[in-house]
Amino acid sequence: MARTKQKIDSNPELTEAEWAIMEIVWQNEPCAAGTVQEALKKSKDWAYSTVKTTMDRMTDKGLLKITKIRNLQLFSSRISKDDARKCEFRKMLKRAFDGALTPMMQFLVEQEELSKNDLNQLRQCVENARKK
Amino acid sequence: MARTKQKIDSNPELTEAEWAIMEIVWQNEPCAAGTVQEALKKSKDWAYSTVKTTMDRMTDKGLLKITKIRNLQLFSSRISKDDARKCEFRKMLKRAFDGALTPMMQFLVEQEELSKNDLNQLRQCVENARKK
DNA sequence: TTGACAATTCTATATATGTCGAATATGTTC
DNA sequence: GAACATATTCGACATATATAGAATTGTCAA
Repeated sequence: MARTKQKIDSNPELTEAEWAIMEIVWQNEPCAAGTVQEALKKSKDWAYSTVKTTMDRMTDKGLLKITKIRNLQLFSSRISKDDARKCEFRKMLKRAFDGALTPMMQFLVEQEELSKNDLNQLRQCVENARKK
Repeated sequence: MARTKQKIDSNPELTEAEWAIMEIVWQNEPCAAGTVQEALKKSKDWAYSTVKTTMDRMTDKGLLKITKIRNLQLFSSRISKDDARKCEFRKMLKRAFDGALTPMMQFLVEQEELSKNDLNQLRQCVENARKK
């Protein structure tokens, strides 16, 4: 299949596997598929071809791009981690909280078991933001 | 396919379609597939059989349960909205923020996803929680 | 009791994803 | 240049999801 260039997607939904791969790419780009496979050895027991196929598909989707050096393909990201994070966060917010932040916060405080430490950090975070 | 009873899953990952259906069920349970389909008319243009097939699968997965009255099946939820929310939130946190709350908050604040109003509400939330 | 109607069951297609082996091509080293 | 190590390409299969038409069955009212 041709690795046709896609337009950049600023709203990139990533699957579980794609997240795992992107993390490595963000840390090491540009990097080869073999590098990614090795880096994932402990957490994911994927064959080289599994990783490569997935990365090729990600290239098709516009998540990665390829630069060739001789017969070696080096992959780099076409989306930023911040964009991926934003997208993931928004998806969660939309699905589970009708897109509204406040209910999510309420829920967090009420339902999630926040440690004292979490709460302190949260408070600090908020205070900092308010001072801007 | 038999609608075999599944054990209750307290960590229920929902797809987009499943979220849409669950929302209606939570609001109307116990309710028939037709009711769900009609309630979703505006937002999703799904045929009755689409909704029904999906709900049957959800029953297989243990997300819904069926009570039969004569030849009418009434669906109810087997998972709470809070559990679904928690799961969705945790999934996002795990994927995008390595499971840690503080970086997520940091991100939120930095990306200016928060309005002044959001910040105020959040501060109140945190204060309340700290007083407990 | 016989239609009409509604609900259920069954079957089927398309697409995305996870998974990987085998065949092939390329580069490296003696 | 022959042998070896990598890397790439290609094709394949399984499963999950989205989607919905067709066939069947059950219920009720005339």
